[in-house]
Amino acid sequence: MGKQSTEMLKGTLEGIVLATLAVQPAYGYEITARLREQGFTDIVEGTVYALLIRIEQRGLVDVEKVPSEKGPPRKVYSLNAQGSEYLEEFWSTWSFLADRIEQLHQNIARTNDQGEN
Amino acid sequence: MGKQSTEMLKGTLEGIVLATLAVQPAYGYEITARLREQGFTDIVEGTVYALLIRIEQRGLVDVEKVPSEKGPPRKVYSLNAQGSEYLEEFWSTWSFLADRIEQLHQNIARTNDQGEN
DNA sequence: TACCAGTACTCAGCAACACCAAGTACCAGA
DNA sequence: TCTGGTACTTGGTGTTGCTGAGTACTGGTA
Repeated sequence: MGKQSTEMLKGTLEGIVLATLAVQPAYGYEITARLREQGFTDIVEGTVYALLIRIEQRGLVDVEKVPSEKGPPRKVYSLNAQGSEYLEEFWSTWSFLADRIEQLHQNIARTNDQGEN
Repeated sequence: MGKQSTEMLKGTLEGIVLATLAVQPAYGYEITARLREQGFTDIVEGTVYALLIRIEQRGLVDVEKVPSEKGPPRKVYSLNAQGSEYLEEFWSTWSFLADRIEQLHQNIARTNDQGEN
């Protein structure tokens, strides 16, 4: 999707991953794969792993090492209480932003309508 | 709104400003003031000016110096054809992202409902 | 006159984040 | 043995918004 999505993901990717973990615990490789399935085709593994380490260090998730039949052990992340709280903040920040932008979008549509008549 | 909104603004603030200019040409100080009125109370002047210089260098806006009765001359920015095109891309990128996140939000709501019953 | 507040823009340095690229390690099947 | 899939790590880069200070011009006030 070009460079715009890269910048737009900053700050939101974190929320997306936390939201994913809220639905169900998961490990890095799995999360990356799911994101790609959901349309974030350009997401790089390194990005996701770095993000997971960050949210772990902030105490938003609990980690458990689980052996895998095929490869190194998996680090399974699950959202904890603090993470849920943080996710709630994310939703409200996101909603605020989305509302403003939606409003702007409608303002423009209205401006264009006036221009056309 | 804390640090979350700072990161979330990355990439979107540009679109917000371009969208503002699409409605009506404006100068930096004015844009900053409008953003604050719209709820982005923490927006700093320096951020907006830097952004304006960036989009000017990318050729997304035209600039015109207009004398002011009270203070230094104003640099009035207006969206040009290239900027409109770029703004269209912004809308589509944004819509994609907003859709995914909205979907995630609903997934969580559904998960919680199941948990409660 | 001197000073301050409001207007309007500039600039150097910083922190956070996503990307890039390469690497490690483990297993199964050809 | 070697390839491909799984799974995680790490060092470096570029973009972006924030911080904080500075410049400059005007009008009002003591």
